[in-house]
Amino acid sequence: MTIQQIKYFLALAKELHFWNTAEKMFISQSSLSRQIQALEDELQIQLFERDKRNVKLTNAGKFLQERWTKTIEEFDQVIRQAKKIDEGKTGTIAITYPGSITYDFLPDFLSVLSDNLPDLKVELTEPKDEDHERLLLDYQTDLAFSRDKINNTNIDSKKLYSEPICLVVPEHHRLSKGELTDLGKEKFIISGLHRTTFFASLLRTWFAKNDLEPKTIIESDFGGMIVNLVSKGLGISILPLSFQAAGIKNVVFIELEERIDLFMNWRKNELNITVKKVIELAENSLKTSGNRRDFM
Amino acid sequence: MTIQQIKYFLALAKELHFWNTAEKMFISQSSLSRQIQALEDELQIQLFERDKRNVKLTNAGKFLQERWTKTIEEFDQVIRQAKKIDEGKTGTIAITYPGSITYDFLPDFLSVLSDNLPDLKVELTEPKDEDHERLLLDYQTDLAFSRDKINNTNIDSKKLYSEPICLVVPEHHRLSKGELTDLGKEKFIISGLHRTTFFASLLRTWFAKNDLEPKTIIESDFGGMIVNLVSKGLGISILPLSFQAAGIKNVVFIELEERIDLFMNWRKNELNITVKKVIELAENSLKTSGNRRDFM
DNA sequence: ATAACTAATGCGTTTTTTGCATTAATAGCT
DNA sequence: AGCTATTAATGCAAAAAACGCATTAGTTAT
Repeated sequence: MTIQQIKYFLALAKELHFWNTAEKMFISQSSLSRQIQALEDELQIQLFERDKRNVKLTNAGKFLQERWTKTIEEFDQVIRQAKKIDEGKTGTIAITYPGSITYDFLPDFLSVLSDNLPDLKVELTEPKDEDHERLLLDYQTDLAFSRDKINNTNIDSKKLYSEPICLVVPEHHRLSKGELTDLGKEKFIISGLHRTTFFASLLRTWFAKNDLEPKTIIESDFGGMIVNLVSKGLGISILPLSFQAAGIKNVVFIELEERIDLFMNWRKNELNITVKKVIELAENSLKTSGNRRDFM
Repeated sequence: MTIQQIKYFLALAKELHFWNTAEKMFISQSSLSRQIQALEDELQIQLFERDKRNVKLTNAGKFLQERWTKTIEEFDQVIRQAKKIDEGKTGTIAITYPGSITYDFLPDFLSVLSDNLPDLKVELTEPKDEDHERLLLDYQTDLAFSRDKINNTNIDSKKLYSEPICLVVPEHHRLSKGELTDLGKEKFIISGLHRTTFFASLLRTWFAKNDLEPKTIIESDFGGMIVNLVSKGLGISILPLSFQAAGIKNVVFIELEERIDLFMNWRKNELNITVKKVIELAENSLKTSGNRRDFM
């Protein structure tokens, strides 16, 4: 019995159609037929009721579908976890981060890592829809920078700093002097408000508080791109102050009242030696009073 | 990756010696070497540190040993469970029972089953060391007759009857008239007192209560054999009354004060149709007031 | 009646697995 | 130091398993 056979079984149990399933699993229908038959023969359990045209799960099949779906998920996770432990030998760490720290905090942080752990290999990922909690617990990342705090008994969080949210406008724009009037007329270039990121929810809150229905002409998930488009005069945006560090000309960052935090999160029961080293280093280096300026 | 590879890994992780492990797994050492290597290659994780003479687990290996040991146990159990569900179609039930009901209750019970479910296939097992709770929860049996009640939230129990414990002596023995004196001099033929069965613990209690250190000359786990040896005059014994139904001549059963119960136990969340039928039938047929004589 | 769909199977080819034999190192004994 | 036994890895040939195209046999829809 192979794990692959079990995965074929689960795919067929869902699809209940040999040709479609085979296609999705990148094998031929006849191979799938034989693998399922081999599984049934080995187990001595009939998993599917088949006729010339239809496939149905038996009770035993349904039971195994339910149980094995979970088993395979856990199995894959355990392997990822073991890989993390193994990778600890060779000095590898996976880091996820929100795009907004790309130009300011993150380069500084990676610099500190490089100085102290010269052989460290870093895998950087900017998840599109942030679910740092799941990524950490699923062993898909080791260190997650996030804009909001993760509340989970198995995850440690530390607040690194807080920065203002800014209105970003072209240099000679009527709003560049700081008088925030008639925002309703403006064209916005912002991240999608339907997104599940913390920043998107903060945006929604801000627009609601200011009684604005934003006229979004361009939606982008890349803050650097947004700042660039604003500098070209295509519209205005709202972004964390740290995007100022991108060094794009012809834009003005006007601080708003609202602030946004940055947290560092990691698993409590970390077994990967390298990850533990990085976290320890990060905790010792980031002796911050809560403001970004204190970052060493 | 195959389940067998994982089992090889777990065996080697325990043994830490390729030749010994290969022997135990009934394959050649070179095959084992290759399977482990294949597993490491597929996972991209180093599981063992090997030199020319020694094998040691890596940290990742230790982690996987711990997690997979449990995973494989559960895996095997789930398959057994699924098999039970599948067997429900063909009418199969596994029953475990203590040897003492062999001659009396069990034949009657099987007779009722046969009358009402003529196509039923029954797998009977008399476990040497009774752990009915584990056997039930591990899906290794469906219906467990036991001398004591199982207390488990996932197991239903029903008391069937109660019968006296008897002193079993040869027909013309000095004790056959019923005067129980000088038992300390007698040679006993009994089940091993070290055993984990309920009956063994009852025996130990009885001997302690009567301040006897039994001189056991023959130890047997088969009640019928014990009764036979007693009838031949080799010694005396203590057994439940139901052994009288074995119909062995030249023995006398002298009732003692102590009684012993019989319980029927089954899983609450039973999915096997046949097992559910049998249990329902048993519950309806065994309308007993607690004494054996009321068994229909 | 015809065409399309569907799961199972024949068959030849390719890939993988297996165990004997061997290699290269190491440990223990004399 | 030399020799023997032990041990994990690998060469190699044979056996077994897997693969996909082609086909079969039934079913459904037009």
